[in-house]
Amino acid sequence: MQVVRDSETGTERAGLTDRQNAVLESALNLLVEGGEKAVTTAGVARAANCSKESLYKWFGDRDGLLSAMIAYQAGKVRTVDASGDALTSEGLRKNLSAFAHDLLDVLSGEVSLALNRLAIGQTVGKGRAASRGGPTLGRLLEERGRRQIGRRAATLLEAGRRAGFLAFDDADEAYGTLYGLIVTDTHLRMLLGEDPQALKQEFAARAERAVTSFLALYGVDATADA
Amino acid sequence: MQVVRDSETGTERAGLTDRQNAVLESALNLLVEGGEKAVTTAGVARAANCSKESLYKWFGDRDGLLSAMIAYQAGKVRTVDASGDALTSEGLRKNLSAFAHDLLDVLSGEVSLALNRLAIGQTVGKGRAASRGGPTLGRLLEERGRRQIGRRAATLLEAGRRAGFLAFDDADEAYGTLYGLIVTDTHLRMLLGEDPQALKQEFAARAERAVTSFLALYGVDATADA
DNA sequence: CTCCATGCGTACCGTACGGTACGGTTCCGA
DNA sequence: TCGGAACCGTACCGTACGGTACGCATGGAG
Repeated sequence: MQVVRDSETGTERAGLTDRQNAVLESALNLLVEGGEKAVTTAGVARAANCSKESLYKWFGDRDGLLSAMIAYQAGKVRTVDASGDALTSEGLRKNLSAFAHDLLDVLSGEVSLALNRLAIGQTVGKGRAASRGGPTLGRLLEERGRRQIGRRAATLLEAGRRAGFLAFDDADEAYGTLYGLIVTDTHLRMLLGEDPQALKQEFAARAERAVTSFLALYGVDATADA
Repeated sequence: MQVVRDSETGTERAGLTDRQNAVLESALNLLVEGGEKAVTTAGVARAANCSKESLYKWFGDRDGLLSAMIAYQAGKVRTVDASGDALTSEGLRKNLSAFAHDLLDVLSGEVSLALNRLAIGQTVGKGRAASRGGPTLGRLLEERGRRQIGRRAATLLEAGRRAGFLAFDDADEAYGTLYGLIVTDTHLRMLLGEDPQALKQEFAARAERAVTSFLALYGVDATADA
């Protein structure tokens, strides 16, 4: 209730004040250039010009802060599905290509990589140690990020099938194939430290090849249509 | 020189004594069930019944210990390339299928996942912080693990091409496609904490589909051969 | 003007970890 | 039998971090 009136400036998100979002932005900067070890409560407070006490009041915990960072960043990703013209065969190809480019772009982003590293580093194999309240960071990232972009792909594939350009039984399976063709092992390699800039050079070619391969596997011959 | 005589029992690896390898084994156990935070020098010493001083004498540093863990585990992976009969079309398919199964098996292994999480968690975005001496843990893992299994795939693909069953220009590109078709996003999801056991159930089906798709993309019609 | 909430800055505390030092024991070669 | 090297167990030190408490400034409400 305390954040209803005093910061209705329009930049709010998920019930957080602008100030708090600014703090999360600072924290993300720290994370990107220093890894998880750089995100100390004192460090975030110093970088954001706020007090540690405020941090604990707002986010309750260091884990709460990390979760808030993930949620905040995920909220910024907007999947622009301008798929109102996926009727022609060429249009479908264009849309698939755009999707491939966007996917590679998102996955190679500094912030995305840093957050994935954070969530993965936090993950434990057997028992759940911390995370008393909410779900695991990894689960959080999966829900907020992957599901989003997956839905865009699903609608695109569904439109393609409805228009008679694609043929598949299981949409998830088809999406998995598309994802694999596009991403291959680049995501892992970037997570392991390989320079994203070096890999970005071949993104365009890879995206085109992936789309071509995908259409070869799941596309119905356009000449036989209509 | 001190490890030449007193431990020639046969289990040595990479210039480490059996005792040291046993310590690394303990450390890996800790890592698997507790994540990176569980691999403390004191914890490893306690679990392995050795002294911290010995740890530092053997591995020099905590980073050295982690590197040694990666090297040790990588040395255990043996790529059994029994590809002496990849002449028939069916043999190639069998070999590809076996490769797919092995790849998914390796990637879903507890130790593999834990080490990947460790290396990824250690990775920093911008500047290299620690790692004064050797390369990054991520790089190490990539060299030792990925290269190994990649080489097996490369020879397999090359044999397939030489026998006239496969057609491709760039072997790396073809391997990338094969990898993507097999793995898709399962590796990432497991790294993020998704239960490997649940995913393993569909490994067999996925492997077969991947091989089929790969052959559809890169295989030449067997009936036109010879 | 007064009161009080919010929040900054800082100091503080407990703990846990990396790394080092020391004493005691075992084992091997001379 | 002696000497020494390796090594275990433990104690120790410095530091860094998570979390808490206190003092002070600001700014809006009554």
